[in-house]
Amino acid sequence: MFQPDLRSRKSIYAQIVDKLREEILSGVLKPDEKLPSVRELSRMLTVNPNTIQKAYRDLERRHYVYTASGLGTFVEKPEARTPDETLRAEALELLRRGVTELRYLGMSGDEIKAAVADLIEGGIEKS
Amino acid sequence: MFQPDLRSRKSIYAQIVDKLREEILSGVLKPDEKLPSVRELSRMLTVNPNTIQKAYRDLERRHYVYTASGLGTFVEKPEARTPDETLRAEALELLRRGVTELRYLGMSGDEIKAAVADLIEGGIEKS
Amino acid sequence: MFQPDLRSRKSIYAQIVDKLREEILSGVLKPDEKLPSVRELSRMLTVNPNTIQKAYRDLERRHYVYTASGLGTFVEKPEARTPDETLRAEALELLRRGVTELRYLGMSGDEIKAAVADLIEGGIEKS
Amino acid sequence: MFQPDLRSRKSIYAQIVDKLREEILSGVLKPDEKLPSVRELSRMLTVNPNTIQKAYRDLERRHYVYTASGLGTFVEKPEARTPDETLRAEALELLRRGVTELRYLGMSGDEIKAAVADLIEGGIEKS
DNA sequence: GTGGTCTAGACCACT
DNA sequence: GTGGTCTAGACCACA
Repeated sequence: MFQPDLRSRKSIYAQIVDKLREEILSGVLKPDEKLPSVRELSRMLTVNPNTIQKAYRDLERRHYVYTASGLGTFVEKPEARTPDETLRAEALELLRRGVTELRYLGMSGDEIKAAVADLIEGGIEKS
Repeated sequence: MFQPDLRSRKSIYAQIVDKLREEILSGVLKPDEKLPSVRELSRMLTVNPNTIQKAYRDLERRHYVYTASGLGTFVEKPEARTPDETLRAEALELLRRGVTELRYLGMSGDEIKAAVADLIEGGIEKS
Repeated sequence: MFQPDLRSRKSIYAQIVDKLREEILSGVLKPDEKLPSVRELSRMLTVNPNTIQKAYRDLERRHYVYTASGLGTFVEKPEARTPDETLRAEALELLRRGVTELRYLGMSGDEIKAAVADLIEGGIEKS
Repeated sequence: MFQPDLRSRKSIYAQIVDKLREEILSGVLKPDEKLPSVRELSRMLTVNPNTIQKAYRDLERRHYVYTASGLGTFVEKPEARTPDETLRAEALELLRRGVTELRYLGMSGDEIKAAVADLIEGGIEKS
């Protein structure tokens, strides 16, 4: 069961967005599947409804989900999703910062490559 | 001439931290070289001294610079970096987030490895 | 009611850090308990909010509290403390300085050991 | 050869005071022995003469040394030294803070005692 | 001159 | 409401 981390510097709504995005992209949530209602998810995560609302709106804006008034929020079809070049650039930036930091901390190029290989082979744990 | 972007979502002090970090890692700023004083850089960037100080303190925490009160702020010698598990964990976390993000955006493990290899080879030869 | 001493050589934020540290260690403040908000404590102590925030940030760095932006600042759970070599080294350094100082002031090894034993037994039973 | 640590949060003059105080108390410097002149020590430590001056003045104020105008600065006789109850209290405070920090970091009372014993038996290295 | 601390405000994003 | 960031001052100890 997913629980947003209050200690994280990432805002709660962003954590929820990322979590749902992952589940959609990885196929855990299928197209046209219904997401929990705002209130429901609010209770499940013990998070303010406004925060859930904001997360859903963000996902809608990026075409990961669509909202049918009075019915709920549903997973969008993959075709509708915007390519999100921004996200890719941001992810590469994370990678770049991580690599330079580790080099600065004295880790060799090979060690870093090994660490990355571990991350890739180990699959994706923890969101 | 570097100028922080006030419109950026990245905070000014973070921009300054990143800029100086790059210059230290790339060798533009050499060990024991004096950084501009807080007030001086404040004038150069037309940014409040407190903001500069915040940036310097952050760099100090990560052992990029050291501070001699009354004398100035200086680039730390690479040898002086003690292995710092906290910082290593932070850097690995960046890597982890970048890798999982890229995977979810559809990049293959091999493509990610290649990207990392690029960063390592193309990047800073000797930190 | 705690009031920072403006005349003290110890800075205000350091006094606040020490005061809150004592209360957390002694159990007056319990894990996950909410600390006063920055503004609230600022009013209570008639101290500038920035000064309070500086204190809170210092406590956060040492894992005494955690911060949930928009929610408040909370006492960290003891279990959440990851072993932090940097902090351990800092604490051992305090010990070392105290011991050498006392030796030079003429205190014998056994007297110092007794003083430490007192601190341990008399002090906080369970952190 | 003693070298003040610019990275230290302790001011340079205070480091010099402490070093000389140690050497006087431990008998490395004997009563009536001449200390290096301000200029000489300034060159030896590559430190601003004003800083040395300030250190000597501080030692004089506390009767660790005396100044003979035109002749130099000399080690005071032990009887003249003030008992310095303040210093003892400060040292005990360092001990107290170190112990509470280490307890908070999860070290047991016995481990702390062992660490202190090590410090005592190991003699005094590093100022 | 240098950094360190502090006050008195302000605006922002998030809950 | 919350914390996070920033500006525009000020005073201090230290080199």
